[in-house]
Amino acid sequence: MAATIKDVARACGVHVSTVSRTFSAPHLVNPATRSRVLAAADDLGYRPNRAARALTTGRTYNMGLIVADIANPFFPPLIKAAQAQARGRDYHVFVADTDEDPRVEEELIRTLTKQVDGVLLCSPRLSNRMIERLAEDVPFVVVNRRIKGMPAVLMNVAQGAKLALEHLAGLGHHRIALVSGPIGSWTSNEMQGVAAEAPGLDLVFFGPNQPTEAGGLAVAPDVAACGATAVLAYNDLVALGVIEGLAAMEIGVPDQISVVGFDDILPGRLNRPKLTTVAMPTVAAGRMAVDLLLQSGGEGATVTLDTALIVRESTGRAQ
Amino acid sequence: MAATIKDVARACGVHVSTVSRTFSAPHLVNPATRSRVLAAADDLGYRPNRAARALTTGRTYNMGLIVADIANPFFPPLIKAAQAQARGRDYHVFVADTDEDPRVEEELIRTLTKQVDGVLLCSPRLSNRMIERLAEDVPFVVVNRRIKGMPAVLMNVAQGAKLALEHLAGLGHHRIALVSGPIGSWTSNEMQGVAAEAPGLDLVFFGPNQPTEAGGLAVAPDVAACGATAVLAYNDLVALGVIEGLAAMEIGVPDQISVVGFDDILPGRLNRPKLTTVAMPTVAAGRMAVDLLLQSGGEGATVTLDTALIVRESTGRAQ
DNA sequence: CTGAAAGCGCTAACAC
DNA sequence: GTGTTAGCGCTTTCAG
Repeated sequence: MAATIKDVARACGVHVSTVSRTFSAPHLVNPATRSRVLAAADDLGYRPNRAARALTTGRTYNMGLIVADIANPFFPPLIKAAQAQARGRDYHVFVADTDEDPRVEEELIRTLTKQVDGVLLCSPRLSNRMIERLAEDVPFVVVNRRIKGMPAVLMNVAQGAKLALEHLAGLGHHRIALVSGPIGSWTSNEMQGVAAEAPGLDLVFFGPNQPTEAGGLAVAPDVAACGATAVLAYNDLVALGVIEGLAAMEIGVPDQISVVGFDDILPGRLNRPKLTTVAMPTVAAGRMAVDLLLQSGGEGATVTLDTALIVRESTGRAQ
Repeated sequence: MAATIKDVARACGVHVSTVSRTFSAPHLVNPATRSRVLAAADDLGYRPNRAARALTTGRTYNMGLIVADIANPFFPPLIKAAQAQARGRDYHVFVADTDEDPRVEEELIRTLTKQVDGVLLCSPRLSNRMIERLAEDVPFVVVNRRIKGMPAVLMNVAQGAKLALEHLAGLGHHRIALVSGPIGSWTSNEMQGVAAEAPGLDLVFFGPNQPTEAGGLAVAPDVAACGATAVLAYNDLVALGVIEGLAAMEIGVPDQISVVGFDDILPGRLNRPKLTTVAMPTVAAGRMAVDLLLQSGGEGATVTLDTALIVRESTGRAQ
């Protein structure tokens, strides 16, 4: 059914190698024959078989994209952007979800290795050592993780946290609750770094917490009890949970307590009050990760992308 | 670097075909040699090259999954489920986003064709004729679309709409606004079918609308003006937009007007009031689509999945 | 500029 | 039970 290079060769009376050249090195073939070949190919609906081609060239024109959880609203924009960028470079992308399980992640990478030219690892759960080991067999680009000598796309969480804190301070808030996420996560670490050197603010730390709405809901009472007039949450989901928990206690946002999230996911934009948040550059990160992977020379290049504070309705002047 | 079948063969002094058999037909090889081969393979970190294998067997163990918009919250759960199911069947999945553009969709399918054993088309934008044409080269399963003789996974929107209408009627609502989506969409058509034979309800139709929050926001004034006490929206995004538009006019939900959405996406669950909605079986659909594709015999099998009404806080008794 | 031949990694008859 | 041979679809020397 699907036409092969042979069919095309036969159809226009040339050798297969000429057909091959027409597609992979057009300048090496006589314009006249070239157009005959092209015509025949078009006529038969011929497309080179990329997998077969990869066998000899070593380039698959495929890449892997591994994320912890596709359904986490943080990832879809990144996946979409990466996939679009890849398509623009004539690449296809295998998308896989690890269910946050390191073993699944490892196995996935192993089975993908031969089939791709590289893998994008987003917020990987694997140990650095394991990643370095796997990297011997296939190039990686890691997102939101720093591994010596490995290309990485980082989001400037520290800068975002600083922006958020300044915004809050500017509104007259002094005592601010810092609602962190899971232990050891990139974002949590960065946030704490900033907190440590906060400009004369009174920061109250809460954590670790689940990085979900439930996590936020659960700490809301403690947050309310600690006397803070504002909270900076690990991510938007947590922020939304905090707001809901506060509402259950009849504490208004932003009238009584201001809340800032991280990520800028869709639910935050639809919420009422609309969430003030530090927008993560997920779209840029997806694009950049693809570019980093493709510019093979990029030995360990690290790109840090800026975040941006988006002020909406969940923050207001301190009472 | 990555070990090939030859390396393994050499390492344990057997012919490559024996190594090959050890992996693809273990029962045909002597247990003793088999374990020697396995040991050597394990030692070298050998994994069969799936692309090379596909060249002779014709099975790639890859599939394509094409959606209109990865970032639309309707799709991620489906993508996640499909990908997980595929992994369980030892398949990898190429995920691609068409940006709602039929031409991109067509080109994507064409370049994917040779590389996959089949393609899952979710809410495709292509014409039936084009899909049928492309299906000559690669098996398809379509989701939320009916094409004669083609395996399909359908979501029972009509049943869901009926459930929602009954729920509303039970709460004393008679005049109900039907806020539809784009013309010709599967869901819109199904909803209208049900509306046509509504059990003595006074249905007011609004449409077409953009299937987004903005779409809902835009019709909110008309909905308010028509005197309806309840609205059934095309999807959750539209429903959320309607609620927001109503709020801007100081019309409370559910106190003054009840709102029901479709899909059960995350933002609806986080909203206040939490959205009453018809849950679409996206997870089941993703799984089922994969199964349908793999049980090759499945000539045109069509599976219809039930929806479920989830009553939350955006509906209440009619005033 | 084009054809011939070898080979990528693997499987699949077919012998022995 | 295992080796031999041919070949999947394509690229890439190497001749001519």
